[in-house]
Amino acid sequence: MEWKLTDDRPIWMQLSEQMARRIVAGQYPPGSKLPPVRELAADAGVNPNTMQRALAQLESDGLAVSNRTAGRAVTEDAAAIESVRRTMARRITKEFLSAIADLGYTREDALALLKEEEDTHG
Amino acid sequence: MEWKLTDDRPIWMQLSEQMARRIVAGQYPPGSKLPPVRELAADAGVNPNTMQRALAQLESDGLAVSNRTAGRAVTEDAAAIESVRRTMARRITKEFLSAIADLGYTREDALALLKEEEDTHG
DNA sequence: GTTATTGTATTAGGCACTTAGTACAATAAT
DNA sequence: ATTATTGTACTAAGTGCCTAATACAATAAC
Repeated sequence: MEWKLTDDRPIWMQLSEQMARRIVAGQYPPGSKLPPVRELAADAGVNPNTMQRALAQLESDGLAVSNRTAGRAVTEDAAAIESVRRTMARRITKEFLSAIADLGYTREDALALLKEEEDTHG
Repeated sequence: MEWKLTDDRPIWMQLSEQMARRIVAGQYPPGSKLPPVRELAADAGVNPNTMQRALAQLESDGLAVSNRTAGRAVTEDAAAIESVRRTMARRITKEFLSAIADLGYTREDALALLKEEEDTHG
């Protein structure tokens, strides 16, 4: 998954969320070392300060730990990662159902929309 | 639907989206008159300038028209409204599927999440 | 032991968003 | 005809985000 950044939300928040997705999706396994701040920043095309803030948030969420000069690593607590993954999935699902309902669609409509989208894009 | 505002995105953008949802959901029927800017602003608890910007966006989207001193009204083009509704629904659905996939879930998982959420919250 | 790397902190500046306050022209309401 | 309403425009100030540039301490790498 490449970096997807929009200008309608703070970049550091988007970076933090996308790093979180990479971690819970297994791209960065539990205990594995994360790339240096400067490298991640260059890869995402943002200022190191911005990536620094994103990673700080990642630590607040319990997904990463900082070892100062030894770099940053994903937490070794696999259960915590899985917990975050489920929480994120539930939140996304809830928001989807809420958004669809706000448009005046029923749950049958929601399922139909899902099927249509899956049929369209493989 | 009450106003749901967060501080991680421009308020005028959220206001515009929520007004759009109300229109496509039928809360403000085609051709009906919209409340004055100042009233909407007071109801949402924001500055009139901010609501003004949101409504200007709504006009750019073709969902509302301004009649100067006669106030603002929803477009009478019901087909245009329905088109926006479908477009919004498709975008929301696509983003849901993409977000779920980013977390490493399959489509069967997605359906299971939906069922679980529906069972939980009515 | 020396050097390079890493996380972190600091300062400064530009920019967009939001609020507050004010004002104006056109027209609906009386 | 007078008044109130409505959309719109403008300026000023405060705030947060982002970038840029720099610096430092600790430690890994050599």
